[in-house]
Amino acid sequence: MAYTKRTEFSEDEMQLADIAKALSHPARIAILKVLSDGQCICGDIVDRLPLAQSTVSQHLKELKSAGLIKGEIDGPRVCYCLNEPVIGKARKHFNFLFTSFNCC
Amino acid sequence: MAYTKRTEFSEDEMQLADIAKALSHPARIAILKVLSDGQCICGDIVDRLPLAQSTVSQHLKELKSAGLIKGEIDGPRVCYCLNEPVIGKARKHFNFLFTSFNCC
DNA sequence: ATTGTATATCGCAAAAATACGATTAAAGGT
DNA sequence: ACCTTTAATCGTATTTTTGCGATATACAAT
Repeated sequence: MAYTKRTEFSEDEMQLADIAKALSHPARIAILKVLSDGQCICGDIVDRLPLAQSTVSQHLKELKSAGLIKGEIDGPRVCYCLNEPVIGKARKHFNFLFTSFNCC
Repeated sequence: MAYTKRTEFSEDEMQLADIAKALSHPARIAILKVLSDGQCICGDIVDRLPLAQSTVSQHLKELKSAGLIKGEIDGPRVCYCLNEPVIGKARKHFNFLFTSFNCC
């Protein structure tokens, strides 16, 4: 049986939900904040979060697959940074949604 | 063992994550959109979504506990509407987060 | 009082998310 | 060649979310 009916909704609704999902864990918000101070390597992020390296790596993967961040290999390290165009698009998307709401 | 380390993050990060979580399912986005056309009763929302009544009720509960909507009992029905102040606060919160991001 | 309508809650099953330790892979330095 | 460092992936445990049918509740109408 289908246990995710996500696909039964509009493209737009799913896109917004996907961005929201990427932001739905405080660790991922925290990661974005760290990166907003400037690009840095994975290890620095791990040091700043109260989570194990493997867990942080997983959160980074989710942010990356949502397109909110980019990772660039730099020798043995990986340098992460915000993906501005997508961030900007997300901002507009949310803003549009919220401002389209009129109350009762 | 602790399987939710949410509490180890800042108040601000958790608040934002909670709003995002409320928006992280297309059904809940769809519900908000329905309500943005004006207040309506639970049954109307159920009719507009591809989900069972009990499932919609659960999504409504989550939106309500996030403060994004209000439900008012009206005889045998419940009339739902957007909770404008909280929506506005959410909008500002997200906008602030996104605009605070500077890219690498 | 009985019936019907509307919605919430309960109980359950399946799926997805969270978290971590251990392992692997990839690169640099010695 | 060997070791160290860095980060991703794997395997696994636990928790949370999603979804539905069935039931309960609350109110209205007859």
